[in-house]
Amino acid sequence: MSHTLGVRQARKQQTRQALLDAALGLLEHQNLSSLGLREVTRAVGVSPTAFYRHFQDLSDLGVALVEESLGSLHSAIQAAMAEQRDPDRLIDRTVEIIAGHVLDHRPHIRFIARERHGGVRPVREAIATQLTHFADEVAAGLALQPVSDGWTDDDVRMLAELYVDHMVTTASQFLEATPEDEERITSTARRQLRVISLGRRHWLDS
Amino acid sequence: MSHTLGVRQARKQQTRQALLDAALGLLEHQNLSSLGLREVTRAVGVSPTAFYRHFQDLSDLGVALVEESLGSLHSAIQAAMAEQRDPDRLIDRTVEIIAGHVLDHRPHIRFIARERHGGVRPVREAIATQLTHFADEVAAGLALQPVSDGWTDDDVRMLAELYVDHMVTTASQFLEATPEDEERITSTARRQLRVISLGRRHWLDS
DNA sequence: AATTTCGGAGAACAGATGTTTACTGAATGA
DNA sequence: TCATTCAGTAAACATCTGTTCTCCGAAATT
Repeated sequence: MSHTLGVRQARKQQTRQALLDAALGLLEHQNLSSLGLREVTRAVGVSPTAFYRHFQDLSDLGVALVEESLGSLHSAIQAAMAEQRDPDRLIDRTVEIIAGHVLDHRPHIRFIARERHGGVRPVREAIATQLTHFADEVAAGLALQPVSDGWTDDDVRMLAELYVDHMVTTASQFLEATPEDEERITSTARRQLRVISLGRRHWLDS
Repeated sequence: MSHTLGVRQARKQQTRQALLDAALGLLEHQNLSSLGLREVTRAVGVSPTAFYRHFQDLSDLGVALVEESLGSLHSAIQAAMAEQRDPDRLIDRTVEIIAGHVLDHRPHIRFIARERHGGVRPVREAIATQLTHFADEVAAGLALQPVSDGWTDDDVRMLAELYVDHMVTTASQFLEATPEDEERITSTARRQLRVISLGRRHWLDS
């Protein structure tokens, strides 16, 4: 069955996670490129040298945070696309999922938005990779719907990217919104998705 | 006519501009929140204390960079929207303008993309303000077109935001693209705009 | 010609940074 | 039980940071 980790390995993963958590917290008001190694270890209550037992770098830690941040949303969206066939209800469902995910994992999403174009290349690249996979999956989901009959693969891909970019943009807007803004953002995002959906339906009219 | 500045004021604005230029250069591989004051003055060849004659803060300098970065694009887009009536040609024209602007002012655009969700609040807010003005102007431009007859102000605004977000996303993609990617990005952006344009035409069908 | 204004320099401040080196002590595995 | 592995420690390293204070000299003003 599940292999019980040795006491040592368990302790190690524990402080590794503590480092990740502390870093994520500190990154709420800061960029990764200005985050200090000592700052992180101090927040955990561990010596600066202990850091090197888990990560080479702060950018190494950043890459780990990318995985942690986008893994769950990844599967959530994919599940929604599989279960919900009707394209119109799918729109509402997608916006709901994004809104919910931002509320539940606000620091993670903020980290992604902040470092997507940030100053640390390896982290930027890790995020780009994840978003590309996202687009792949959305494209696969879209291709299954009858509305996509007659579309070229390239056009499906183009549409998927439009959806993903819109997701990211919407998530970013939720981040900096006050609670009373949220309703307006939700409404706008839904109508924007409807515009795209309409354009999709008439794509082959020409 | 134009008031010739005194020698002193001229020299002052000169080193002020040198500070802005140096900072912009350093921000190519870094975030504003990790940029050092001394680092900037060193690059200009001026003493650290001189900095305070021009800016209170590095975030103060950042806000100045926002104005410098978005001012010109601002007017360029507005001119394009005024001169070009045909919505379809307008799409191509818009993509051209963005692509050209990214090529001509790459460091400025990179700065905007990097600090839009960055760790320095005043800079984030300055960028948000500028983008809101952008959306205002695009909305005004869209409202003038016959396609917008029967639209509510709110829906026009919603559409304008969709266009602006798409502009920003496209610009960001150009930033990290290799030269051979550019063609693909241009093609995708154009088709995405066409999807939106189609959805716009059928918005009132329901 | 005499006085004021003011952009910039220089030195010094306390404090912070990443990284190295050598060491400890408990969990591991023979 | 004994030897080994290895997560975490402690101290010291050279170097960098933002900011204050005092001063200088040329431009501006009178």
